[in-house]
Amino acid sequence: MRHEMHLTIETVCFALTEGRLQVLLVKRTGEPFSGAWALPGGQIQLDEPFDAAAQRILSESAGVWGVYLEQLYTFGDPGRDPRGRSVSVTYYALMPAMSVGSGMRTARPGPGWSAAEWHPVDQLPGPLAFDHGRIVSYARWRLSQKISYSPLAFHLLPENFTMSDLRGVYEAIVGEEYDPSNFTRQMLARWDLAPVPGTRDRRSRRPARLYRYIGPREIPGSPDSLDEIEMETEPALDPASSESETRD
Amino acid sequence: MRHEMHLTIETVCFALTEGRLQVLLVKRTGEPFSGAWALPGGQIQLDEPFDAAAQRILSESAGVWGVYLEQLYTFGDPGRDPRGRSVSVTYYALMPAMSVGSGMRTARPGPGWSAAEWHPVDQLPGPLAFDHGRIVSYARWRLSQKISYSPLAFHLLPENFTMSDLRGVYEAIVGEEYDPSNFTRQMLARWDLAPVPGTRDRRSRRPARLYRYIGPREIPGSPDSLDEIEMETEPALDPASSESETRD
DNA sequence: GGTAATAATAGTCATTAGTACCATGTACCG
DNA sequence: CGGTACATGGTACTAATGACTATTATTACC
Repeated sequence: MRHEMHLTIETVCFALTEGRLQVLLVKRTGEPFSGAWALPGGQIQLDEPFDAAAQRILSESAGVWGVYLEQLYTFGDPGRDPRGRSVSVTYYALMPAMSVGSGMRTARPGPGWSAAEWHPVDQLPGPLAFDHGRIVSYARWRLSQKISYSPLAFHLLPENFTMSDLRGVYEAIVGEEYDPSNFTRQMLARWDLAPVPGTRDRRSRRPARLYRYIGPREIPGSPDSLDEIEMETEPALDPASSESETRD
Repeated sequence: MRHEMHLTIETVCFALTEGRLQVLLVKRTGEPFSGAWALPGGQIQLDEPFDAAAQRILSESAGVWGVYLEQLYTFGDPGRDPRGRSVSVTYYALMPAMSVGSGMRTARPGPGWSAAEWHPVDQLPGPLAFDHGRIVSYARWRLSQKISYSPLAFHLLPENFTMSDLRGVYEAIVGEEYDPSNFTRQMLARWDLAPVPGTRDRRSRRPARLYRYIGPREIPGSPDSLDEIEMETEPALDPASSESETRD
């Protein structure tokens, strides 16, 4: 079986531009789905952890690196790749808004792809290759769920940000509008936010205060950051008696 | 590379007995970790969906079937198996309390295992094989998180149950005690619960009312139950192409 | 400069949700 | 038959939320 099964990594990379959630896509050059947009993806190397592979693939195929990564789901339905059984461990990635258009993290296609571009997630350029549309849908849904109990939003913002910035992230992801005053109150209550002295001139009217998130960067308990939670185990007594004994 | 990578499925199967959360373990007979307890697991067949594989493996290795399944995480760190690169797509399973000890779903070891038993999750019989201890920890943590926003608890109960039963599930999983009165009020507000006429004689004092959960069995949006969420796409213009072979 | 426009921030208040706790009902057990 | 245990009902207090108004600091424009 293992000879015929392909294992790949695909990453849904998100960033916020102009108040809209964007996803990073690359254009395929080979069959099948030649010419279609797809998620940056590729094969895992033999001695490479998943996260490292995802980072590498993202940088090789789209010129983007240094993102925050979290495993999303593993898709393995027979038939999702017309060539044969294919298993994709998928990740989603978040990167700060400013990094997108500004120089070093501009998307550009790597070898094997003819283009790499950011696209608004609610306005994709046609159906994606394979089941990648479904993967994007699910990533987006997960994002919208998880942002309420995990400090994901701060990975989409630069180190210092205003409450408007933060509100923009929530509004883009959740798709609802929030009252600025109530929103600020809730954020200050929920997260560890430290005020930063200066103000960033957003050429708006009244200058907005700057904040910095100083809490944990991810929710404790995730397997990426699992510190082998304390677990009481009995000393392994009796490795001998090995009969089928049903407990309870 | 694909020749050297193993892909397996492991399942953390939970059930509640005597108010404690139990996990289903099997005892290994082969190296490595011969004689150690491990999660029921095995290889995926070439044309088999993950869920089907998990159900099959659970029934083959531990004699248990018909459980509720949800994908947990995919573990693929190099070094997690001393024999070489191994990737495990893990699931967690939930089954009603009554099924455990009662006949048809008694745990019993399949070929290749010397034992199959339920063990209290906070009192495991020594360190588990491979990184399975870590997997159990994570499954348990996920369960404790997800029970608050997903109707997981009802998969651990028979069709009809009392509020005490339900409260027992929450207390075993979350590890806190709840005020019976407040708990009932919250459950009735959060979930779709229909009262069932009779009462089950739990030989307690005052007979408790029976309820049945009539809402959706899993949270909508999960990829297992994804109905290809609506997504506006522009028509795919420019299907120009070239060569090269990139997989996904 | 004066003033309108705009968005940030502050504050108010009614409603809702959450928590602690007491009261009563209905069994079982001496 | 009274005591105990647990299910259920209810009440009062507190915290969180949401809708709304007010104030403030800046820019744009005249």
